[in-house]
Amino acid sequence: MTQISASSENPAERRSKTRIQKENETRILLAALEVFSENGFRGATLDRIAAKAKMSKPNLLYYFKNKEEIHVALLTDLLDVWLAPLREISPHGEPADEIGSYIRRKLESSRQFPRESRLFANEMLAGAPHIGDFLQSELKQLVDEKAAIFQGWIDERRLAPCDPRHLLFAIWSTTQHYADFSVQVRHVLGLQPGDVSYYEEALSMLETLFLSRLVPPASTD
Amino acid sequence: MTQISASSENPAERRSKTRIQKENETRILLAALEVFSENGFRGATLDRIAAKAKMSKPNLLYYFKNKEEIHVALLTDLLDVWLAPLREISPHGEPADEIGSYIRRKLESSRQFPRESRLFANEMLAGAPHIGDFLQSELKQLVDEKAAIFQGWIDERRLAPCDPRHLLFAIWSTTQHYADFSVQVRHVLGLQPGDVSYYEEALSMLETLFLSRLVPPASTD
DNA sequence: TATCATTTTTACCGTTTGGTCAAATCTCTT
DNA sequence: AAGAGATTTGACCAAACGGTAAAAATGATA
Repeated sequence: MTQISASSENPAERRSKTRIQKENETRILLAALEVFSENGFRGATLDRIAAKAKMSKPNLLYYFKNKEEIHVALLTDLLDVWLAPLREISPHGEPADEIGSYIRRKLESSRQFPRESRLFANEMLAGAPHIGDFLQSELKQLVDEKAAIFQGWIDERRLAPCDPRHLLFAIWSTTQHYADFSVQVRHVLGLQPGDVSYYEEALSMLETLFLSRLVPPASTD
Repeated sequence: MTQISASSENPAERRSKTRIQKENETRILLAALEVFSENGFRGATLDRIAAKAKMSKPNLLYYFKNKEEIHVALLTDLLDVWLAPLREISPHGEPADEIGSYIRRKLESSRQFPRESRLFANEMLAGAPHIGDFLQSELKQLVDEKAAIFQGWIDERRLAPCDPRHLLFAIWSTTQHYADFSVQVRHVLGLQPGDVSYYEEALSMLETLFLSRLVPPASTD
């Protein structure tokens, strides 16, 4: 009898996932995140991912049909995380509050998901071969939408005249920097490898930079 | 008779370089810069570098003894370029002038040497395996020195209280972003692949952000 | 133009890489 | 405890990888 249910060679295509399947996919994605985020797509190898996941390479390929599929799975998860803080910006709040809490969300995201941030950075450096479409469509659309909010505030004199999209670039770069360049940050600050205590100073700096005034008006002494 | 001069298997070790040698080393380094900056050290291959340099792989290895040596040559050149703008910060100028011109130098460096910037970014993402020592010693020392200048200005109330090293991080990240994430910038702005016209807007944004005031004081309407 | 050093190429080597296959083992259900 | 399906493994493959050796071709110089 041909069965209606569960009859695929690819476990990912089956109706419902088994316990083992869920566990192993999680393990693989975690290991892959580590490897891809350090070395990029081309620099990563299935052997290293398999080793890090404590699994044989053929077993790994039992769950994901090839290297690319693992990468795509990671990027897909990532994009939600990446966009979430931006979506929350509301036109109804005060500019300072909205920008302030966006910075806090972004910085928190950088602290919580540094490997995801580096995965994204690697993809950018490689020329965004896998998420170019996302950048052009979904991201651009959302940016345009939020930039319009900023522009409204500018028109109302509640925000300094500036290109809102470049303001977003500035927030992205400064916050992601603490994940992507964490090695440099730690070396310059003289911190130990695992130490991420600089995030509090970082928030303080970014609040001064974006919400207050860095250089006081010239005095006339 | 054993000759005193020019008697090494490695062309790089010879007294003076021939015309062909100079040309080919330049071609190799240019090709390697392109490949390393896109894919990182592990993701780059000698075959691709050789192909891009229009040279056979063994011929390439006649000029550089292995993959690592090419990478080191590139990084060494890069570090000078990277530090140059920072060195110029002077304690004798006005904070706004010094920070302003530092931003302009950094942004100009980003525009002129985007591949070098990406090479550096790739090295950071990989955990700085080749330039960790540089970060801990030379860079840290220079940062400490320049941070002291900023701290002096803060003490004199000519700069808002903030961690000077994090101020440098903010300048680095915002300026390098335009090179490292140029794909994203172009996609979000809806520009063509080669278009780098956004650098003027970028400068304007960064000057507003660092030298002026982004969010005006709350009005009491 | 003969000579010698420099440059380039051809042919190769061992290893790593992404991926396949079939057999073996394990797990769950009845 | 047996059977079916799910999982894991070992053996393997072709291509890509970093790199070598030696011969051939080219360039500079006397």
